[in-house]
Amino acid sequence: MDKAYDHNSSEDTIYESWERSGEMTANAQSKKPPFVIPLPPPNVTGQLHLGHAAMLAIEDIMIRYKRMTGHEVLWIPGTDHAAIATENVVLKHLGMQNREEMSREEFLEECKKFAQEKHDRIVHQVKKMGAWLDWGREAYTFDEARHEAVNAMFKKLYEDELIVRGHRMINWSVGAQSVLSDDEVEYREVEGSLYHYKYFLADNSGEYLEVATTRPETIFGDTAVALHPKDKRAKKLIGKKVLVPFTERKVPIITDEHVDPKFGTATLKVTPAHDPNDFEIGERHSLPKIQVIDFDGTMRACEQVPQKFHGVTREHCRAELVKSSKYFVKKKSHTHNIGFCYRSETVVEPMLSPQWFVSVEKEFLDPKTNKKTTLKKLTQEAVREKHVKIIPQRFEKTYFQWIDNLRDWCISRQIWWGHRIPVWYDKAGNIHLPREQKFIFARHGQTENGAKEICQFPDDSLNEEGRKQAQELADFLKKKKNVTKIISSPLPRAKEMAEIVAKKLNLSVEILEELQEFDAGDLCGKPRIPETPTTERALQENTGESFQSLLKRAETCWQELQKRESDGAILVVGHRTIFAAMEASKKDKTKERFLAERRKIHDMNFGIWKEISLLQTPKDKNLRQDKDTLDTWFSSALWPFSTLGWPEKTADGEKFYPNDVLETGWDILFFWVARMVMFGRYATGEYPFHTVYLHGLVCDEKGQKMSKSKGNGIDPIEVIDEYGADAVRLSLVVGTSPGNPIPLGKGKISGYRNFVNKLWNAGRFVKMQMEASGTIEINGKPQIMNLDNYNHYNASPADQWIIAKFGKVVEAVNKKLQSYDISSAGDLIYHFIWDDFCNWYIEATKKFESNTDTLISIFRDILKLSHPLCPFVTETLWKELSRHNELLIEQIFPKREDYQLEAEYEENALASFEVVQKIVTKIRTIKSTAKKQTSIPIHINWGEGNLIKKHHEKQYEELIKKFGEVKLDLNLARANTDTTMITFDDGITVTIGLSVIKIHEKEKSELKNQIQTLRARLQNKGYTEKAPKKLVDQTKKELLEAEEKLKKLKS
RNA sequence: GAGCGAUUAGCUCAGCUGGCUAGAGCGCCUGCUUGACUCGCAGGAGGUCAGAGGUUCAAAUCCUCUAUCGCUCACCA
Repeated sequence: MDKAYDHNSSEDTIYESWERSGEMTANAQSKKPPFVIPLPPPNVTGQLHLGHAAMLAIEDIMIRYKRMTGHEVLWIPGTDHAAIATENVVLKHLGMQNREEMSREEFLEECKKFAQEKHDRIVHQVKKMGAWLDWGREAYTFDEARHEAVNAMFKKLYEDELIVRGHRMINWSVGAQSVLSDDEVEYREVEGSLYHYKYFLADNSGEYLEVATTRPETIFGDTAVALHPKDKRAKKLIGKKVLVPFTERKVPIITDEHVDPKFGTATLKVTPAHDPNDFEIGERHSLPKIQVIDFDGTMRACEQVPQKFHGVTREHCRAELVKSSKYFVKKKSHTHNIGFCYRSETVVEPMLSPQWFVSVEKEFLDPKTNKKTTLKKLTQEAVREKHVKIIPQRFEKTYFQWIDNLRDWCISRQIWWGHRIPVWYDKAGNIHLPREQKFIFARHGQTENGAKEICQFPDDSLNEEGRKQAQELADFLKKKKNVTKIISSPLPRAKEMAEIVAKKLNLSVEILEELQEFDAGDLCGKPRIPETPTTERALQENTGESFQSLLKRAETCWQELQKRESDGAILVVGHRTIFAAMEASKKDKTKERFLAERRKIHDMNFGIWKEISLLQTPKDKNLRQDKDTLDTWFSSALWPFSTLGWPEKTADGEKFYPNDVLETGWDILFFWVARMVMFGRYATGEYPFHTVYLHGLVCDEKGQKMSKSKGNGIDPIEVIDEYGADAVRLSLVVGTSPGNPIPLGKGKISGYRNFVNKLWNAGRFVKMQMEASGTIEINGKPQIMNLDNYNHYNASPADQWIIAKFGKVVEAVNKKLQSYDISSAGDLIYHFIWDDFCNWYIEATKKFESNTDTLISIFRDILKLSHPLCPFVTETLWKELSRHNELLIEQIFPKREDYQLEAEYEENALASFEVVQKIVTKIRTIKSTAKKQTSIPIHINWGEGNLIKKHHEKQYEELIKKFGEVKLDLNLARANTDTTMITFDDGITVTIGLSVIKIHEKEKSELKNQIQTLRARLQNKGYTEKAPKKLVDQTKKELLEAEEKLKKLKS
C-alpha cells in the first residue's frame, strides 16, 4: 500500500469493477422495498458543472445508504434534449444566424450529432463522480420510448380538453425565434428611457394629449389612448379621437381603471397586440389588435406602419422616431424591467400568436377520486395535503406562490429540436390526433431443441408442447382479445404458431422478414450456458449475425410494424432476441442496451410478451403535421414515469413508481418539480415522489456566485483529478444545508482530501496489524460487539470505549441519513474517524498490546459506515483488506443493535475513558506551557467510589502514563518544590511535579468565575423555584465541585 | 411593491422544539516528529452571537422593530 492514497490509480478501476459486477442493475422482481430516485437529466448542451456534482454526490449517498439498509434501489440515469438551449448552441456552433439556412432534416441531424457527443462526455463525467446508477435503464428525453410517452400524454390531455389551441398574448423570444412560457422569461432591470409624444386631437384644434412610452416603435399599433375614469380631463375628452403620431390614424380616447393617474403623463397609449395589459384593455373595450412588429424583430409590412419602416429592425425604427419632430416632446431616463429569454439572452416581445396551451384551471373528472378538479388544484394539494414534502420546508411557501399565480402553460415552440406536436390538420383546418393501434407481441411455442436447452436452428419447428401452447394462445385470444390481423416471423416455429392462431381466428398470416430471429450461426445446436445467453456468446465470438445487422433489422421491423393498421389488435409472433433488439432500437441503440433488454426478457415464457397501444401517424397523406415542437419541460415533466415504461404497464412501473425522492437545485422548482407533480398525479393517479430535496447553488468560498467573468469557476473534473472524487463529494455535502448556497473552494476540497488520506492511512495501519496477527480477511472476524461475546472478551479500557463510542456514532449517523441530513452524518463520521479512532484509539493500540479484533472489526464497520459518502477510498481499502469479491455496497450498513451493550456498562466505558482524555489533555497543556518535553512525575489520587476506582485503575493509569508521557511516582511528584494540583470530576486529584504559575492562576480565575455564576444562579429565587429540579440539582453539584477544586488549588 | 432567507472567531459556516464554560474546518501562533499519515502530531490565541426593545427564573435560540446583505415573485405605459 502506498504511503498516501492515490485516487488517480484507483477510481476508474473501482468504477469499472462496480459496473462489471452487475450489481448496479435494479431488479423489478425483488421482494425488497424499493427506493427510487430519478436523476435530474443534465442538458446535452454542455458539460457537468459543480451543481451537477453536488446533485450526484447527494443522490449517490442516498442511494448507497438505502441499498446498504436493505432496499432495492433504482437510480435512473438520463439526459435532457434541452430544446431551446441545444438549438441555440448548435446554431452558434455552426455559425448560423437562423435555422432556416438549413433544411429541417439536416439541422436535426446536426443537433443529434452534437447531442450525442455531449452525452458521451456527460456520462463519462457522471461516472467520475462515482454515481451508482442503473446504466441499463438509461433514458433520454428525446428517444423513441420517451416520444411515445409524450404523444400519449398529449393525447390524454387533449381528450380531456386540457390542451387547447388559442390565439393569445405570448412571450416571443426574437433570439430563439420561438414563443416561451411565462417562466422562461427573466426580468432584468434596465436603464431605459421614457419618451413623450404629442397625440393631437382629431378635431384640428391643435390641442394634444402628452403620452409617455418606453417603446415608441409600438405607436403604429396603437388603437386607443386611455385615461383613468376619475381623470378630470376625461369628461371633456371622452368620445373624442386623437391622431396616432406619424401616421395620423384616428383612435378613440377611452377610460380604464388600469391607468395609473400618478404615473408619467397619466395618459396611456393602448397597443393590444404588443402588451399584455393593453391586450386586456383591448378586450374590455373591443379594440382592434394591430400587429406592427414581426416575429423576426423587424417592423411589419402592413398598412399601419409607414412604408419606410417596413422590414426595418425595431431598434432602428425607434432611433428614427425619437428624432425631433412635430410629435416628439422629450426623453426622460427611466429604469424599468424588461423580459429576456432565459436561453438566448435576447429581449422578449409580447406578441399575439396562435399557440398550444395546457389549461391549468379547466375542470376535469379525476378518476382517482371521481370528483371534478383542475391541474392547478392537484398541484396545490400535493403539498398542502402533505403527499409531497419539500426539504427545506420554507420552499413550500415559494411553491404555493408560484402555483397560485399560475396561468395556462404555453407548450408549443417554434424551434425544430424537440418532440413534434402530435397533431395534424386537414385542408379545412380540422385537427386530427394520432391513431391508436393495439399490438400484442407473442413468442413462438416450444421446439424440440428449445426444450433440451439447445440453441435452436433457424428451421426448427414446434414440438407437440409447442403446438399445444399455440392452441392455448389461440383460445385465449379468441375469448379475450379482438385480434384482427396477424404478423409473423418467417421462421417455421413462429409461422406455425401464427398459423394455428390464424386458423382459429379465421385470419391470414402476414410474414414480416425482419421479424426473424437472430441467427447464432455455429452456436446453433450447441447447449445453452445458463450464465451467458447464447446471443451474448454469439456476438462476442462473432459466430452469426452481427449486432449492426440485428439492430438495423430491428429498426426496420419496428418501422414496418408502425405502418400496419387494423381495426382490432395486431398479433405479432416473433422471438426473444428480435423483441429485445426492437426495444433497444427505441432507446439508445447501443449494444449494452440491447444486452440489458435481452437479459430482462431472458425468462420470458412462450406466448404473450406484452401488449401495447401505439400512437401512429394518421394514414391520410393530405394531412399536415403541426410544424411546432413541444416545450422541453413537457417531456421532462413525464420523467419519473416515462423512464419506467409509461404509458405501457411494465414490471418497472409496478415496482418502482411512485419514486421516493426527487433531489435537485431549487432553481428548477417551478420549471420541473412542480410540473412533474402536476403531470405525475394527472397521468398516473399518484404523486410521482413523496420527498423533494432541494440543494442550493454552488458558489465560491466567499459566497459569490461562480461565473466565467469573475473567473472563480471550478471545473469538477479538474478538481476530481487533483483531489479525488471522494474529496470533491465530501466538500459538496458536508458543511452545507439544503436550500442554502454551497460554498466551495480548493481549500475546502483539500481539507477533505486530507481526511480521505487519513482514512487511507488508518487502513494501512490496520493492515499492518492484520499481517502481524495473521489475519488475512477483514470480513472474516466474528461479530464481537454483541453483549454475549463482549463479556467473554478481554476488552481494554480503550477497546471498551471505542466500541461504546462507535455504537453511539452508528446510531446518530443512521438517524441523520434517514432524515436526509447528509451534512451532519458526514460531520459525525469525519470526527469519529479522525478524532476518536485515529487520534485516540489507534494511538492507544500502539501504546499497548491490544486486542486486534476490536481494531479490525471497528475499522471494517467504519468502511461500511463511510462508504456512501466516500465510496472510492472505502472500496479500495475493502479490496486491499479482503480476499473475496463482494463489493462494499453489498454489505449491511452498521446498525445500533450490533453495538448495543448494557446501558450502564456502556456509559461507564465512555465516561471512564473521557476522564483519561481530560487528564491527559491537561497534562499536555501544562507540559506545553512549561515548555517541558521530558517526562514529568505525577501522582493520581483516584478518590473513593468513582467510576474508574470501580474498574481497574491500574489500566487507566497506564493509559495516562503513556499518553501523557509522565512517570507515576508519588514521591517524586511531591518532592518538587512547587507542584500543580488539579482536581477533576468525581473527586479525582492529580498532583503534577511541575510548577506552572500561569496555569495555576488561569485555573483559579476560571474557577472563581464559574463559582460566581453558579452562586448567582442559585441565589435567584425564580430559578430555584421554576427551573426543573434536575437542573437545579446539577447546578448545586457543580458549585460544590468547583468550590472543592478551588480549595485544593489554594492549599 | 410582496415574500423568503441571512447577519455567530480573521475567513466559511454548525448550533434542532430556550438550560453545562457558544462549536467545527481553514487560517494564525508555539512546540514536536526516523515507521499509519507533513495530506501528520500535541498545545494555544481568537467571539458583547448585527443593533434596540420585549417574553422568561433563563435567549445565539422565541416575539417586535431597525440596519445591512442575498434571493424569489409581481409590476405602470
